[in-house]
Formats: sequence, C-alpha cells, structure tokens
Amino acid sequence: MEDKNRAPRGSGGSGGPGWPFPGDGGGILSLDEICGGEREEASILSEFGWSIPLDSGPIGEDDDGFSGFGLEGAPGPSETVVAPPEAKSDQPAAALPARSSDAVSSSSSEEPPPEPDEKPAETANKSTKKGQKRSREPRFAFMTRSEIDHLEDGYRWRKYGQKAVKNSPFPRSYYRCTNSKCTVKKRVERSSEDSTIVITTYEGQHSHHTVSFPRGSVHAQNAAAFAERLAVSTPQLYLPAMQFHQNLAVGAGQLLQTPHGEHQPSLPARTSPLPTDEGLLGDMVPPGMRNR
DNA sequence: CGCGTTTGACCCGCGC
DNA sequence: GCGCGGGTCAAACGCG
Repeated sequence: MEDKNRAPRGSGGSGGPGWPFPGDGGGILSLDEICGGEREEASILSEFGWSIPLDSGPIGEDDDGFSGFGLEGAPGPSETVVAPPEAKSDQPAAALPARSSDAVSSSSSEEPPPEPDEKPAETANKSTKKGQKRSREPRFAFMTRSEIDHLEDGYRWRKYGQKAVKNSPFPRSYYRCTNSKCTVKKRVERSSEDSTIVITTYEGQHSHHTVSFPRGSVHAQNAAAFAERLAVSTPQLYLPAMQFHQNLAVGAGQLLQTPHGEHQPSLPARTSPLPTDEGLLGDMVPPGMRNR
C-alpha cells in the first residue's frame, strides 16, 4: 500500500546492536551521531518536545491509562495535549513511553510496584482480546519532532503491523518489544497536522533491561524513563525537557505541557527545580552515559 | 538461517 | 444490530 514512512525494507531490524536508523534517506544520522556532536543533521532531530502526563493521575488512571503530551513549536496543533484514546484520529496526541523501569535500571525509588503489567504479552493480548477491553496497560505518549519515525529508545522492537490512520496521510506502525517476555508495545505515527512530528505511544512496561545503551538513544530512552517516572510518581510534574536536552546535548528541545487547558504549568521546563546533571537524569542515566 | 518487515485478513470494541 | 475503525495475527518475503 503506502510506503510513506516505511522503514527501509530489510533494514534488518530497527534496533540492532548498531542502532541503525531506519532512515534510508541518505544523510540521516543516528541520534548517536547527533548527540555525539560530531556531525549535525539538523534535519533529523532538531527538536524534541516532551511532556509528562498531566492529570489523569498515575498511568492507568484514565479510562485507558492514557496520557498525552504537547509539543511546543509544533506549527499547528501544538496545543495537542491530553488526548484520550477516544480522541482518535483527531488529535492523536499520544505516545507513551512504556514504563521502562528497567531501562532506567533501578531508579526504583519511585518505581511503582510492578503492576499487573508484567503479565506475558501473549496473555495480555489474548486476555484483552477475549476478555474485557483491550489494552489495559498504561500508556504514555510523547511527540517528537523528527524525521525519523522510529526513534531509538534502547530497546529492540519488531514491527508487527501497520495501519492507515483515518484522517491522516501517514500510516501508523505497531511495534512490539522483541523480548518475548516483554509486554511492551509501541505505536508510531506522524501527526497529520505536522508531518515533522512523530507521535510515539508506548504501552506496557519493559520487564527487562535495555538491549544496549547506545548513546544515541539516550534521550529517547530517557524520555520513556522520564515520563514513566514522572507519571508514576508525580503526575502533575512536568518534564524539564530543556534541561534534559541540555544534559544530553540533544538540541533545542522545548517542552510544552498544556494540561487540560487549565493549570498551565507554572514551572517551565527551564526553571525546573530538578537538579541539573543529577536528579532524574543522574538517576536514570548511568554516569558513563552522561558524556554529553 | 535467523531476524525483522510487509501486508492482507481477521477480530473486537464502540458509536450510531 | 450494523458498520466502522483500530489493533493483532501470521504467512510470505528480504536482507545480513
């Protein structure tokens, strides 16, 4: 059908040891490279906007445990915010970093008790399929401005489906963690409003550690971890994206969190009270990784 | 040969 | 009850 944002065929996996990017278009660099600061491919990842689930309480609180985020700078729908599953096609504001608690490796302190997420994917799927509603797993969504559809996050994913999204020229890709014991799933789609925005939705919680810890995926990984963490511990907290970016030298990312149009985050990512290099980052990112 | 992607069909939930 | 749309399955295919 459409091969719009389809990863290059035979890419041999979207997350191999080398963390190659699906970008077949020449010039696409891996985040690793970008972060490395050696080269610059602004076109690839110039901005990152993350947010944290606002209200909706702890993940899984909402009807579907869904949380959405907004992306500042997004030309059009930048206000995209909490977009409950119901808000389908309209504003697919979602992306949810699964609670990669493992990825963060024992950032335990706030790590919520292993919820019923740990059930085998199979079981989960099956049960959901026959049992009650589908997807009971907490979900996290975050928007990223990138030309890359499938951002690296430290885990290996296998694509198991792709569907055309209603009201959107871009298809939605479905990924599943390659770890057989991992229930995490991920959906990736581009915003119909702004094709430069990639909406990633994580569902579930990794029951294992990252396959590797490529520098390039640091931010992505952190994004998930970060969101996860905040989501579980302080739903009302906003992610200091800027800081994050600074720490990671990712670039000019900007966070925009627009709660249900009400409590505007008074705490701008930039003035986030979080300690700089330490804080969450220090908690999530192994010292060795914080080389940038 | 193994792993991952592609792709059409099927299943299920939900709204009308 | 019906139809629509999202999500998942699984066989086929391709690449390293």
